[in-house]
Amino acid sequence: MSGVGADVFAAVSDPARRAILDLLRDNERVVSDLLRSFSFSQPALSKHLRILREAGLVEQRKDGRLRWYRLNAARLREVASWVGRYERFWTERLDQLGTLLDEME
Amino acid sequence: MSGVGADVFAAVSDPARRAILDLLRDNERVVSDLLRSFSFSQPALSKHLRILREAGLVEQRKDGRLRWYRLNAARLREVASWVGRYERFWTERLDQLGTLLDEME
DNA sequence: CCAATATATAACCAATTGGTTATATGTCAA
DNA sequence: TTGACATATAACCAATTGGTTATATATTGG
Repeated sequence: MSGVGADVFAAVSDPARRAILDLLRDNERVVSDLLRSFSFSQPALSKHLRILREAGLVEQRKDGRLRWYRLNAARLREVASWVGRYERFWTERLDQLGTLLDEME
Repeated sequence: MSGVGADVFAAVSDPARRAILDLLRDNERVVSDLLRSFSFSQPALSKHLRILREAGLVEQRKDGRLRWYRLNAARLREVASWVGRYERFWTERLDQLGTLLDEME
């Protein structure tokens, strides 16, 4: 099952997978490089990468025996847009704080 | 002490729980009212509510035999701020640039 | 060709998840 | 006081999760 699909929210619910995405935020990386950041085994990392791939959050590029992974941030928009509908709850509260501070002067 | 702690990402990874939060976005609601929106049983809903409570995402108010649930959106800032660090990928349209460069190969 | 390297997959396991039904607890109304 | 209602918890179950070790598959260098 490649391409679009599997649940993005489930994919990012695991802290190791969020850490992987964070590592890929600025650079492509090969698996063995990513692995150095974790204490679990190489197969465990491969399983996380597969889940991220199936959620469309990362993409793979083959180069010899290396696999370069890179972020596909587009799929995170689903998360951003869901949580974005709640943003007013803290921005409003900050506005209220601002108003309160104004009134106190 | 409000049991702050339990993983917010895990709590919102379930679509039913996101739907509950969405229902609470504008109004407080009692359990039996929430229940009308779902096809699973009342105990299943109570379990979801407990998980949301333990993640600090909702709060409970007792009123006779009713339990009013209300959103505590503050805990969603953890999600918002994590995903916010990826926002530049679509606001700056770097993803389109990447796609364009790929197509030019 | 062969051994080493990089990564993925298979097979397995314990813990967790999300549902169920049955029951407990607390409150209200008659 | 009793019975219905609102909600939570208990006990149970199958499916999924996240890890493990062992193995498979490609690729490269000597």
